[in-house]
Amino acid sequence: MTDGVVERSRPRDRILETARDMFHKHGIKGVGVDAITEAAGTNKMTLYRHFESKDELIVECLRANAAKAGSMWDAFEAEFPGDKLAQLHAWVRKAAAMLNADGRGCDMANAAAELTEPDHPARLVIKELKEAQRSRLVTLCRDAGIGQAELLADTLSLLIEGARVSVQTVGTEGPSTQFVRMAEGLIVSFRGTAAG
Amino acid sequence: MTDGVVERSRPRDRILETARDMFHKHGIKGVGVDAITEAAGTNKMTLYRHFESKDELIVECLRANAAKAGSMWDAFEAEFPGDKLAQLHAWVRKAAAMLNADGRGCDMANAAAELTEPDHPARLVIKELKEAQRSRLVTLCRDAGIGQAELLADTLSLLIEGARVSVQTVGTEGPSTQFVRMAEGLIVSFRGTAAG
DNA sequence: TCTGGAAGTTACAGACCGGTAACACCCTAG
DNA sequence: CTAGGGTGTTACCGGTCTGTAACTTCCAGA
Repeated sequence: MTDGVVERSRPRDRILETARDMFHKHGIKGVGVDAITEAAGTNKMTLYRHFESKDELIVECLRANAAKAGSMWDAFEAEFPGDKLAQLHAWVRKAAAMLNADGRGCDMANAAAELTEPDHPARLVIKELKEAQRSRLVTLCRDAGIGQAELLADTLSLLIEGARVSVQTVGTEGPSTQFVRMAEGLIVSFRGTAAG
Repeated sequence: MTDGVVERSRPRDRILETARDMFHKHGIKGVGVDAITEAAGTNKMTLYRHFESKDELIVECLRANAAKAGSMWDAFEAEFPGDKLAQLHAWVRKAAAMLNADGRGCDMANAAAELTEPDHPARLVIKELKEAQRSRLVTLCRDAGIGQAELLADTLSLLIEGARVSVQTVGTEGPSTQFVRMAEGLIVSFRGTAAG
């Protein structure tokens, strides 16, 4: 069983962790609640005592993913305290490293591809979380003293987003291999144009 | 019924066209074969007389999409015969225009997000079609006299790919609004660096 | 007009889906 | 020791899914 994660912890935590893992690997519609609870070493009733529906579980998984991704920023600040430019380069390296982690792209982007109903609860939190990520990157660029911070942040956003979907379609040997080169080149180029 | 396309043509064509439209709008796993045949004004038996399985129908839809996208290149050549640089700029404009067409991203990327089984027949054709698109863009860049044609083509690929998924997650008002500016800037920048 | 193949119709098989009811169990806090 | 809440178990509901069987209808070409 490759979808283990059956350590002894509270059932809710096991369900959440297992669901995150299985949604990531197999997609949301590719995993049933029965499969999740079985892999989590519990049962369907317990799931529905902690989550009112599969949709709510999906939303909680996305939030948990975002929280984990958010802690990345704290790690950058801890590693390069105050040096925003170094943190930006750390972000580039980290993003590139994640590209080769597995063949699956961004969980939020994948969820948005699968959950097409315009009023699906997950769509709202996806938008909200993606916008938070964007504003975080904008702030980092601005604090790094880059003039057109929004434009650089948006460009980097599109690049990494594109790299992740590219990995999912053609694999790790495609255009995504050039991501670091592109990103570093952009940062240099943007630092060249008048700051502040 | 928003998913019409029930003009009088041969059932196979109607099924293919309807399936393309519905897969695009609602995702692959979000549409059953019954719904497709009903919207196509036919029935399930007829579908299975023309396609041996839903998976084969999916593959045919992806191929049809790619063929349609491929005809785009011919249109560029027709509009700007021999002027490869103008064709490249036409590609940028066309790609940007498609961003605002609807909130759904690239069908192939979405399919790759949904069909997670590593040996799913669709995964192979997605990779093959994406690689064909990439080599086409590389050729266009090279023929336009750009030095680092591969790098520019890959960068543009990641940007448009990222823009399409961005539209799907945060909508048309997000980072994707800057796509044309980014792409045009890149082309200018790459033309600056030594050509052939 | 006859005929053969394509298409339509109905019903069904077998599996899976999300979600619920009823009840037995265990373990900890009082 | 006891009470009660969290958990596990089993069975079930109604619905949907892909795919098939058997049969009828229609229509174009000889």
